[in-house]
Amino acid sequence: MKEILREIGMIARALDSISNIEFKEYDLARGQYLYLVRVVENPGIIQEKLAEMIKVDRTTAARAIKKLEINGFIEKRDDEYNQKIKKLFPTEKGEHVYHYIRRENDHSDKVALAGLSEGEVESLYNLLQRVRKNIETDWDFVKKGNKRNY
Amino acid sequence: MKEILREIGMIARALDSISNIEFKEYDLARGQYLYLVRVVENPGIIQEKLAEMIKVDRTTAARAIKKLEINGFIEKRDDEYNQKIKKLFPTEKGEHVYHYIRRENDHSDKVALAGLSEGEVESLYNLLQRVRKNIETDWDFVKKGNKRNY
DNA sequence: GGATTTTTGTTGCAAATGCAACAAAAATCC
DNA sequence: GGATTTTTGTTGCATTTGCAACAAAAATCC
Repeated sequence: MKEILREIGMIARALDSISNIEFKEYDLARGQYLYLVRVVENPGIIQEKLAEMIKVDRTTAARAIKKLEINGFIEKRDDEYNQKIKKLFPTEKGEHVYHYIRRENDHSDKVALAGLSEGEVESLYNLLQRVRKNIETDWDFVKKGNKRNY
Repeated sequence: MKEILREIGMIARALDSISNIEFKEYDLARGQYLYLVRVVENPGIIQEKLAEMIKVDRTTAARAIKKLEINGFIEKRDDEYNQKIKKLFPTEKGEHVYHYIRRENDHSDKVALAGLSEGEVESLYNLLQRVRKNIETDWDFVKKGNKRNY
């Protein structure tokens, strides 16, 4: 029994913790950088999809996004055809901060992957994507109120 | 720029989310399974080390542990020589629930690693350990109030 | 061996998180 | 085309989370 999932948890918490501390400088509350980067990279995305993408509860996403809007990092726009959805776009301020987030993330990337060859990085990315796809099926299933059998 | 760290974040949040939902059945609050498994596997550990191991804030660990104690999953014992520390041990109830947690974790492991060969699993574990060691240095550094330069 | 620093633990806040429950628009069914 | 289900969004509430600030024991320094 390899403790692969435990390693993933440790890495994720450590990185998230570092980012949250470092982004206070830009007045981003805990977790908000996750949403902002995705809105910048996927302009027009709706919050429901954002929550799925990040793997976070819908209501948590809703509130994080509301706060990002209040603080002027993103804006919500009505869709022309669909009255129900609200499309999300970064403001100039959001775009600006995005670059600092990327810079930080790139640095963490370098630190995290230090000592790995290009081939190893490639291989790690490939493996992780497969793991992620595997697990997101269960996440959807469980989040919708279903019960896994094991 | 491979989005390796993003994949790790998604996987970790998805898994954590699933576990938290599934462990409500055993009256474990959000996050508590993390502490309990480590106390069972490292009896006598102190909360400071536990926080480092899990990569979580010291005060968060303190409260999670307090709650685990109140709910009878673990107990704190004074050390014979060191008056400052409190060693943590599982109760019978804690040991009991531990097996259910392991069962769930093993299942998630299987799901997550489906389609990966033994060699790939081995390789993934090896790579992740290296990444984790790389990043925990920075985590310690930043958590102690230091500022990274990049 | 006394002063200083580090380790370990705690509590007070403020905030994020997520479940339950609701509402309304859109999509699907027959 | 009307009924039913799914999608998308929101709010109330209880809980976890983490930073700041403190306290006391232990370890280190000179």
